[in-house]
Amino acid sequence: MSDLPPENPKTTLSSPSSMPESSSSLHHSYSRKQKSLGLLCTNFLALYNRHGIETIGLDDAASKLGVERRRIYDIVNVLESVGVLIKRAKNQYTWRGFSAIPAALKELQEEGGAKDTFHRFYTNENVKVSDDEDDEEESCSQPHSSSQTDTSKPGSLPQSSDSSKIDNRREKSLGLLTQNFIKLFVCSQARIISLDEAAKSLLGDAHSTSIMRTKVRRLYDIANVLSSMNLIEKTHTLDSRKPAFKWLGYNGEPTSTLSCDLMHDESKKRVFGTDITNVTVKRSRTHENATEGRMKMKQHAIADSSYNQSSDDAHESRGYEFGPFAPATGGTYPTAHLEDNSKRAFDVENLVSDYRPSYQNRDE
DNA sequence: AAGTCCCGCCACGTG
DNA sequence: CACGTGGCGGGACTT
Repeated sequence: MSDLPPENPKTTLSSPSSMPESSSSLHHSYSRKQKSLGLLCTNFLALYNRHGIETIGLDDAASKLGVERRRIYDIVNVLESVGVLIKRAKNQYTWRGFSAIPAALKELQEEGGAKDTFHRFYTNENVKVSDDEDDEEESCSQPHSSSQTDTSKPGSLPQSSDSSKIDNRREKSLGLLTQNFIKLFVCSQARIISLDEAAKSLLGDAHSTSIMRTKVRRLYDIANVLSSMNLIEKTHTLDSRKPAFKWLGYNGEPTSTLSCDLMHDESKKRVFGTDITNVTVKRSRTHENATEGRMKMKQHAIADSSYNQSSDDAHESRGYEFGPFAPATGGTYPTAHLEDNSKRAFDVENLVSDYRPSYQNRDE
């Protein structure tokens, strides 16, 4: 029994067995990496992080990037958390750019220090940005102090009765979670935090494997996006073997890559438009992918030994992979070198505008 | 086995 | 009610 088709299908809508398996060659492995949120975010940034962009339509993004809208929401929500974007109207966002990050970060830092009432209002961002400049993390009280995210107290009872806030929806939003996650770094000496710790902090004390697991899942999503922006980098705790993330902070816009960047293949980049291979093969258990040749860099072990926060912001791009933002702002699109992918990749202009590759999982 | 995290169902909120 | 949003978590994919 249990003969369920491992692969699912989005196409399942009606005929589970309509897909012609096989196809023999072609379509090798479906690589999960190729569809990661981080990569998608990188592409998203590549597509919109250039002057001239002012408004972003979700549908536009979804189709250009070849993904479902649901995914765009994920990205946009965290991007908005750091000021890169702001929602303007339904289906529409305004691009503010990376330059808006410092202010947003600072604001988060302040809030973190005296967080008592966390009501986020984007009314105006008069962050009183005096020339105070950024002097590392001066002295912020303590890392976390209370968290209100979870309403359920350490008990079995899911909700008491009074807690039922009008909408805790916002409290559990990806955006807020992102801000709180960032506060963890910005408001404490900690520069390396594992997602478990983060989840724990952000959650109050109550744990519940279930709650934790979900929270961590979300954290992964956030971390991926933040990583593609170079705000954080993945590593592992100094002592433990556990993977964790290190705060890099805002070190200039990624666009600084100028025209001659050293990005080589990197074998990443989700194929724009045309792809969405999953529809075709979906994740069939094909093991021989081995797609990834060498995306390993010599960035192994940043050492970091005992964290010296003296030069924490020093590394502003140097040994780290610098290349998520391949698409430089040269003016032309990076369509130039990248036959890495098999298909055309990234033609912003030519992009999918003509046909709609988007996810056609649902339509037949 | 542990760590990641994609995918999309379906609950909400609003028009 | 339809549609835009986006929590949420199963379980597939990676390490």
